Amino acid sequence: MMRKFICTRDQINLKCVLLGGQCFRWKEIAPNEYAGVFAGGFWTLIQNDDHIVYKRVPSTDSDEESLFNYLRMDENLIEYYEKWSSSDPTFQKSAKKFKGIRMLRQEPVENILSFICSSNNNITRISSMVENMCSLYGENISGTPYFAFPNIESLMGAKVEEELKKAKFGYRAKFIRQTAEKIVQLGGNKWIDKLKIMDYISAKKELMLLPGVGPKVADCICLMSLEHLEAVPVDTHVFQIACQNYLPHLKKYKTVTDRVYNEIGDYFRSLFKVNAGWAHTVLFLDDLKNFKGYDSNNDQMDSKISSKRRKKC
DNA sequence: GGCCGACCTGTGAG
DNA sequence: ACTCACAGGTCGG
Repeated sequence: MMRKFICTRDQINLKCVLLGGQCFRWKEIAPNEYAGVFAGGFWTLIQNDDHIVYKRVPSTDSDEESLFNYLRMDENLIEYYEKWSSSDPTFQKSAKKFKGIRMLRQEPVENILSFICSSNNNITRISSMVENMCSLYGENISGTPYFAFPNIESLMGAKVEEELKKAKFGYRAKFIRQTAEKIVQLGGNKWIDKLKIMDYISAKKELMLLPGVGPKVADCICLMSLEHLEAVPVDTHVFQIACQNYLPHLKKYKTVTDRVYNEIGDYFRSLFKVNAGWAHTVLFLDDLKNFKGYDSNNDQMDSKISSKRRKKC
């Protein structure tokens, strides 16, 4: 059953939020229409100028609550944008093009395993790997051909590693297996719940006990599924952004060392004061190749990109 | 403690 | 056609 809620594009921009590299399970199935899986259900979302239509299969009484929680609609985005804009002209510029950017409130296990796949990889391939993992080990969502994200227990054992290698996971196959086993060993969901309560630095340190989880992936997890919104993942994009706009003396570094990593994160935290990682996501989008030329005000790529797209079809 | 090369795979640029 | 670099990095030496 389709339902809707009132919401403008400035309040949330589904395209950027769902396809911008936070989560890898959403697809644009038609203009302004998105399909994906979370919380064990298959969801369809349609964005209109003044409302969003949604549907979950199978449907339950708490669908709207579940969706609001996932989209983090409980937080005042406009207020944050004003705060971040007033402390940084560079943000202000990006924010004009990328309105309605929210941090999804994701499920930790999916977040952890998806971002283990993200290392030295591109969004397209990460998405297909995650999709493969779900169809191999996830539970079928009844009434659909889609699969929920697998339980951590189903990803344990040598066989999994072998199968994932066969599914082209490369060196990440071992990390997935080892991390699944490590999470169970550390206490499973109880351990994950503790990570949400403890402070950001401690949670990050704990996460880095997992094979395949370094400082960057740990920050992604802190930011996207553990409510530590001050975590700033510093990847190649953010390093470039920092060199160009904020910390030019870092240009001489070829790679991001631990010290440089922390300097950039600390800089963003002191600049934005609150939810630095959320603010950073707006800057990140502005640097993403897939969103080059994007402007949420007209919701279209520029002519250069569109002509390229036409060629492909 | 910091730096460096290797690492699975796929794709686009040259 | 054929390298080659690079993609939301991490690990071991």
